[in-house]
Amino acid sequence: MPKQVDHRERRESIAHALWTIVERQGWARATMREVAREAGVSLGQLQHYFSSRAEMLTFAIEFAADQTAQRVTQGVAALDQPPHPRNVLRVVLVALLPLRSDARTISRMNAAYVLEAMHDPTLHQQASVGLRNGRSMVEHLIQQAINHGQIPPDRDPTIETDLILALTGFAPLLELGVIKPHAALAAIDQHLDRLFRPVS
Amino acid sequence: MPKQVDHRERRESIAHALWTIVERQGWARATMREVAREAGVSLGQLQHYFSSRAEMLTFAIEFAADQTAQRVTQGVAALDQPPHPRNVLRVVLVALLPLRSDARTISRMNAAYVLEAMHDPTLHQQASVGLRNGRSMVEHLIQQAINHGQIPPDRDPTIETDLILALTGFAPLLELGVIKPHAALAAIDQHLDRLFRPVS
DNA sequence: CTGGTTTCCGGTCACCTGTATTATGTCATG
DNA sequence: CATGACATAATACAGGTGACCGGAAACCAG
Repeated sequence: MPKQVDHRERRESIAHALWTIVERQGWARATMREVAREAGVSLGQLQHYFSSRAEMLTFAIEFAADQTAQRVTQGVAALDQPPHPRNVLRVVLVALLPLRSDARTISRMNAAYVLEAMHDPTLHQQASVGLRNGRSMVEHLIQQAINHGQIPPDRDPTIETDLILALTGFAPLLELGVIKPHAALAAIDQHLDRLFRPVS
Repeated sequence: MPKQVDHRERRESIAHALWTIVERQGWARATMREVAREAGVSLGQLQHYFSSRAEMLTFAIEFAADQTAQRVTQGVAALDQPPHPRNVLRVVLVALLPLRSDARTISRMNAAYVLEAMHDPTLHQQASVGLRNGRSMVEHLIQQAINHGQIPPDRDPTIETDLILALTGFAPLLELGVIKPHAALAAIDQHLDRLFRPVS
């Protein structure tokens, strides 16, 4: 064996550099050379770890999804146990929206990814599956809350799930400074309060 | 004067071609040559009407915004007079979401535009102003509905405005087929019903 | 007809892209 | 030591990009 190098770690390091580029300059500027420069490696070295640009992007996306999931897990773990579903949903939304710098990076990655996926059949299916999984988790959470009497039973779980997911629409508004983080949080809390406290 | 050519009309025709490219192949593929081919003109001719790519994109965006505003106006005109604010908001949301093919084209334009605006200071301000204007119109509408007793007075107009705007978050979900148009419409109607019919 | 203006076209330029190729360095093992 | 797998680097290549330019063609006022 040659010089001992942790392949996975290297790829994650490069993915971080990619995220930085995407956040600061946009998806289009995330070229091989630019990422290599940001990561402090040569172009040849980059190609050694990612044999194509598509592979690099795919890895960076999946890695970002992993990080997001991990952040959600940590956030839920910090709640009272067992956590109230209302607060779980809040953690999920906060992790998805660009409210903090780390979340903003990944939010921009996702935005660019979704846009790209609209025109690339492979990415389309990939993104579609990922979002469907996320949606079904939220729906399951809501259905359970209904069964537990935390959400009034006359609420349609499908519609309520979709309304929760729609709150990710705050992302572009936050990015462009149209609304401020506290306003987004206030709206989210208001919506969740109404969902979990029926009689207003 | 030379050959009589309606400058404005030509530019709009080219903008239409640009929309087609963006919808079918994405923002990145909207190159000068590709747009020229789609519009059925030579590259030289394209550059005669748009001296730079940025100028072409800016024009196409503004034109798209105009078209959207026009579509909203038409939709409102088709309502009972005077129109109920609930239905006005519904028209606005339907015009913004990719529910029909023409709206889908412009929705994708907007998505790409917002993404680009995050990293381009000029576009950033431009998009920010546009969105703020749209937001203030919605807020004004809601404030008026509160004053008219159509929305209960204990609702915070700021929060309710933001929640309405968040519904544009359905766009990516629709584009990727995660939810179907009828589900998005059901969720929108549900939300508006709850907003305008306080006691559920 | 005669300028003069506008419209249009083709070609060219420098640049950047992803990818492939080649060469050299590095190191554990047989 | 020699071998061979892996790591790193440098370069080359073919394709596509936006911008630019010179001139041809169309058109109309004088």
